[in-house]
Amino acid sequence: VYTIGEFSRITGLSIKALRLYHEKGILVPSAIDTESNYRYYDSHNVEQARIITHLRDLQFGLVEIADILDDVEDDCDVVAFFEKKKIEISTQIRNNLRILRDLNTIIKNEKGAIMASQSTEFQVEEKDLEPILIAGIRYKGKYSDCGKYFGKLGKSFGGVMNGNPFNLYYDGEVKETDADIESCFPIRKAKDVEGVSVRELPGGHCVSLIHKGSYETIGRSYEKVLSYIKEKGYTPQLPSREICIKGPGMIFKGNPENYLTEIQVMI
Amino acid sequence: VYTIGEFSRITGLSIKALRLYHEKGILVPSAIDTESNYRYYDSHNVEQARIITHLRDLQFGLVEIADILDDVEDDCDVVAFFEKKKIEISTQIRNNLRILRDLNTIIKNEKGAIMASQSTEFQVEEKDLEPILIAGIRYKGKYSDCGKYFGKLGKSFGGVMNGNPFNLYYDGEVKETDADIESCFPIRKAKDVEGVSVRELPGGHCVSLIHKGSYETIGRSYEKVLSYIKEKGYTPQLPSREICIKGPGMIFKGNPENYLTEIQVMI
DNA sequence: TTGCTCCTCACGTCACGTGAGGTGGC
DNA sequence: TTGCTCCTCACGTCACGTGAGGTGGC
Repeated sequence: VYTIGEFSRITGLSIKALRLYHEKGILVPSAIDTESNYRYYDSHNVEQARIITHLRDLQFGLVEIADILDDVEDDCDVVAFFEKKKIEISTQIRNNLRILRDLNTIIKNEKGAIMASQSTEFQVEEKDLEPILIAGIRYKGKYSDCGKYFGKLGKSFGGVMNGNPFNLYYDGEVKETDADIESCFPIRKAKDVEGVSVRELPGGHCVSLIHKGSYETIGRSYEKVLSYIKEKGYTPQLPSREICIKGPGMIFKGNPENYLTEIQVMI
Repeated sequence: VYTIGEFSRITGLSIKALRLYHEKGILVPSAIDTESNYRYYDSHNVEQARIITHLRDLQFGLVEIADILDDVEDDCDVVAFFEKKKIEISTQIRNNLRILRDLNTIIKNEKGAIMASQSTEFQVEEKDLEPILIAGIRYKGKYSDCGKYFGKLGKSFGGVMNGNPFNLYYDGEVKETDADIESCFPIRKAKDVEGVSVRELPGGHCVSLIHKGSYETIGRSYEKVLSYIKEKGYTPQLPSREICIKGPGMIFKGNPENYLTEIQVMI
C-alpha cells in the first residue's frame, strides 16, 4: 500500500488529480483512514491508474473515462467509444490543418511585404521576369472591384496559390471606370475552373517601380515609369502589371500609407 | 447603429459573447445608453468584429486577441504572434495524429478479435498460409516474457505493424522455462533494427485451431492439433506458430477466459 | 522546533451558456 | 395583456492548479 504522495510518484498523476479522481469515483483508494481521511492505494489501483492515464492520453474527458470504466471490462467493448473519439480527433486535425494553412499564407505574405519594403528604395529599375503559371478572371469595371475577384480566385485556388495577387491592365490609358482588368494569382498547379483563365504568363524584360501608399496616388508612380521608358527609347507593351505586395491585410486593413504595389511594364 | 441583437445577427457572435467582449474591452460598443445601459454598435464595430472572429477562428484566446488588438494595427506586426500560434497548432496536430494512430490500432485489433470469435466454432481445420513479411526477436525464456519483446517491436515498428503479434516455437516439446521462442509482428515494410530479424516467413499448408481461454490451458488444444495430424498421417514441422488474436488489451487486461490464441502447425 | 506529508475548503482558469428576475416599448 | 428585447447578477462547465489554514509524526 502507498500513501497518496508515493502513489503520485509511481503513477505520474498529481496529488490534486488523484483527489479529484477519488471525488469523481474514477479512482478510489483501496483504503481510507477513518480518523485522518488519509488515502491509501494498492497495486490494483496502480493498474487502474495505468488505464486512466492511457485514456486521458487519448483525449478522453473524465466523464467519458468514468463511463468507459463503468461499462467496460474488456477492450472489445471500448470500440464504440473509440470510433466516436476517432471522428472527434479527425475533425480537430482537419480544422488545425486549415488553421495552419491560413497562418502560413498570412506569414508568407507579410514576410514578403516586409522584405520588399526593406530591400528597395523605390527606384525605377529594369528586371527580367520568369514566365509564371497564373489563374485570372478578366472583367470590365474599376480597380476597387479586384478584391471581389481575388476572393473568388482564393476560394478556387486556395491550396495552390503561389505568390502575391496582381492585376493586368489591358487599357493603354488610365480609366477610372469600365477599365479592362484581369485579376490574377500565380499558382503552382493548373486546374480547370469555370470562368477562370489558367495559362502561362510569358516572362521578359520589364521596367518596374514599387509604389508606396494608397492606390489613389499610383498615377505619379506610373508617370515615373513611363518617362523612364520614353527616355530610354523603349516601347511599352500591354498589359501592364500591378502586383499587390502589401494591401489591406487578411486580418487588419492596415494603413494605406504603407501599402506597396509594384508596377511592371513589359518592354 | 445597431442594438446588440441586430449586431449579433450581423456578426454571428452570440449576445453573451458580445457582452463578454465588451466587459473584457475587446469589442466596446460605440455608444452606451446611460439610462438603460443598452449597447449600441456601429459599422466600425462590424469591422472589429470581423477581425476578432478571424482571430478566434485561428484558435487565439481572448487574452491573446486583446494583446494583438492593442499592439497591432497592421498585419505586419502580427507575424510574431502567428509564428507562435503556428508552433502550438503544429504540436496539436502531431499529438492528434499519434492519438489517431493509437485509436486505429486498438480498433483494428479488437474488430479482428470480435470477428474471429464469431466466425469460428473453434474446430481443428486445415489452412493455406500466405508468406508474410515479419520482424522477430528470438530468445530463450518463458512464454510470459513475450509481452516485453512485443513492446520492443512495437516501439521500432509501430508505424508499419500489419496484423496480430505471434510467437514461433522452435522446441519440439513444451518447455515451461528456457524455451526457444521468437516473438514476431507482421510488418508492411522492411526496416533494419539492431537485434531484430526482418525476413519473409514462408507460407504453406497448416493445421490450425483457435484456443479460447487462458494460456495456461493451451496444452489441451495442442493435443487436439497433434492428434489430428497423427490421424491424417501428416508430418508436423517446426517452428509452430501461436497467433495472439486476443490477449490482454492495450487498455484493459480483459478476462483471460476470453483470450483467443490461434495455434498453427505447418505440415 | 523544523520539515515533510497529509487533509479540507475555497477560489481561479477559459469562453462562454444558462437561467433568474427585472425593465421598457409596441 | 402578451411578446420581444434589453439589462444585471450568479452559477455551471472542465480538469485540474493554487493557495490558506490546519494536523500528525519524525
